[in-house]
Amino acid sequence: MEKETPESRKQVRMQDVAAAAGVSLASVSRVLRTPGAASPDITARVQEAVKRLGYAPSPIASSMAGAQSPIVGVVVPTLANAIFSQSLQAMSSELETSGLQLMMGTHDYDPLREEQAIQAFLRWNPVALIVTGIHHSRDAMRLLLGANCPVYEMWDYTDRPLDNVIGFSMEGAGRAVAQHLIEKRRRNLVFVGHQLARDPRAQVRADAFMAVVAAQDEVTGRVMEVGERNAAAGMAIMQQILTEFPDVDGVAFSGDAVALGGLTAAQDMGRHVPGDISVIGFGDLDPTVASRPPLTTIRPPHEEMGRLIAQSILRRAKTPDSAPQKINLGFELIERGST
Amino acid sequence: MEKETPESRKQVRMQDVAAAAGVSLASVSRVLRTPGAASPDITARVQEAVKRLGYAPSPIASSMAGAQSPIVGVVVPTLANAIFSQSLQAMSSELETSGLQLMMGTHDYDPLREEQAIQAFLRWNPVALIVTGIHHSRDAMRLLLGANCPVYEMWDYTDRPLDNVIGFSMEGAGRAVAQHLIEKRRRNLVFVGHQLARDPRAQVRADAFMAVVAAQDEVTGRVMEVGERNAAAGMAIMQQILTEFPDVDGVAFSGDAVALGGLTAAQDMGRHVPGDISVIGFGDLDPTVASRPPLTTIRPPHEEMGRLIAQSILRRAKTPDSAPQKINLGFELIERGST
DNA sequence: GGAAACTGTGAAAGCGCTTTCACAGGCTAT
DNA sequence: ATAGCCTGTGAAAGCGCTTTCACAGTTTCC
Repeated sequence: MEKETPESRKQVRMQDVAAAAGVSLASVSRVLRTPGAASPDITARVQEAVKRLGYAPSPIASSMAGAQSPIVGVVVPTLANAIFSQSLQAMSSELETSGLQLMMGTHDYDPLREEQAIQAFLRWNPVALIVTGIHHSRDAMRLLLGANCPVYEMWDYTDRPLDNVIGFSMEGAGRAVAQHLIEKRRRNLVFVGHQLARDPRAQVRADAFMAVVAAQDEVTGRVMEVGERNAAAGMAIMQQILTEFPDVDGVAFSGDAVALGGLTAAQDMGRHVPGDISVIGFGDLDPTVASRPPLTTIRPPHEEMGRLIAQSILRRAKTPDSAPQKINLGFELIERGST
Repeated sequence: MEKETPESRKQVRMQDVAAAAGVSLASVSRVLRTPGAASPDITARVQEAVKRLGYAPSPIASSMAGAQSPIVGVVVPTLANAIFSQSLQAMSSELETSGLQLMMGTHDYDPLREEQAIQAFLRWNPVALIVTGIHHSRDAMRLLLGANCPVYEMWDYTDRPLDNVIGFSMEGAGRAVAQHLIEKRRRNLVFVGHQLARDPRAQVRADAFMAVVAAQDEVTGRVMEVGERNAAAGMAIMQQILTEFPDVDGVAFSGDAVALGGLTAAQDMGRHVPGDISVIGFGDLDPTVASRPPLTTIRPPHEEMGRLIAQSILRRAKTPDSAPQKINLGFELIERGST
């Protein structure tokens, strides 16, 4: 009723709440961020004033005065690849009601850009920083180790993480793919990667794949690369494979998008899948169930990673002293028909 | 060489730079943010000190003291749908070097959550706020109109935007799809949407589709819904359609993921595509080229929207007085073979 | 030659919070 | 009954910047 400044200030400040409730600034702050620290009387008066004035604290001012900002930084290689956006989506919905904001950066597999993104995020004093994978430039490592917030490495798993790690074994995935093809009596294998030199995760899978192949008598394997991560590139590389190496009978792709193209191209060229040739993907993108035959693929725990990281962050926000987590979520090889 | 505090302070402050350069705080600030405002001598000294100390200003403190934060808020319905992540990816790479950070929020087509996301973003005083579509709750509208930063409505186009709008006509897209099927001599059409009640953009396309159908003699049309936006749902609905309405000869989907499922299911049920039935999608997701037949679809200007918005934001950051933009990017109907 | 008009610079006042610190007032323990 | 303790509260000092304002030191103009 008794408003002092009709329209002069657009933004309600904590000061206004304090005045309205007849208490000090400090008390308002206490009521808002340390439940139980103020007496019931003051708590009630402040809460009433907050509601009446529609007050919401400025996250910027909190960040300035406090030690951290209500921000979670996330660095992913790209959003063009659906596997990362699925993790992000899960994280985003999980963080929804927490008051934390997702700050997002992409680097397109460029270590320098990754480092810059990390550096930029750290300046914001985020509550947590999430990076993709366990391979980073030396400087990026240094930044991450010096960060004064929990760091999460996502997607890969390792026993010796920087801090927290939630993911699965890329080596295991590469091996599983090779073993699966060998079990299916495939003898001439190809691993198709996309920019392996830039994507360390795919490189690890390729290496593991080739290691399994090398350990098998009478099985040959080679690694090939595509320039783009899309179906058209998959079609092109499959044509090349079947032309140059007609007796290839098993192809593993480092991504489902490319694999779907490869699957189609093989059939276009008259090969029967899986009779003549097996095709296996990675990622379990949605359309894999709609191809004919449906695509056998590796299913990473997309959403689960995002969800668990978000939950872990929220937990650590309350209990800052808890130990770092190492979670190996594993993966699933989903046999659908293309092998 | 002559460092005063060996390890006492971890973060270099502007104060430190000022001291090192032998100038005042104000001068450092001027050199950094108003090129040309300081004398060449001071500018050189400050720049040298900045480089030597490895100083980078705290975005939080800048935000606190200045009028705006180096943040761009983006609200999209979901990242699970690749069409949005593609726009985001384009935005992200475009903003890469600008020093602006992307803050991202999702609402899963829930107007209340959209409103909350907008409200949360506005508290950060962002440089710009990007929302998806032109349909918002009353309160969300009020928030957007009261925002003291440029607001961008993305994806849809309208002549009377809140502020800026960059997108294409959903009505046009819905009409184009219907007209295309009619040109292909299809007579019994179905429009398949996903949660039309929650997704106003899809609803507009559905309505436009039905309007065209209604204006045509001897053409029937109906709208059906799927619960999930994935290939499995597409397969299920196509089975239902062909069972309940065996003479349907044209199906338009409100998303490619669902359409790819529908395409496959139709063929699984013995229908020839496009001989017996035409299938058309929306979104031009990557795997559309790999289906057999490849999927005819509507291609929205994904990346272009993201890129143009980012560029517009950067431009307006320099020229704050420039007029709001209204850009209708149009769409493309890509005929591939499934119609 | 003196007044008026610029220029570039530094001191200082915030921005809206959090947190420390000192201090009343009501306790418990002797 | 008095000394010593808690407990809850408010005053005040920042957090690291931006920006205003006043002030020298120059230049320009009559």
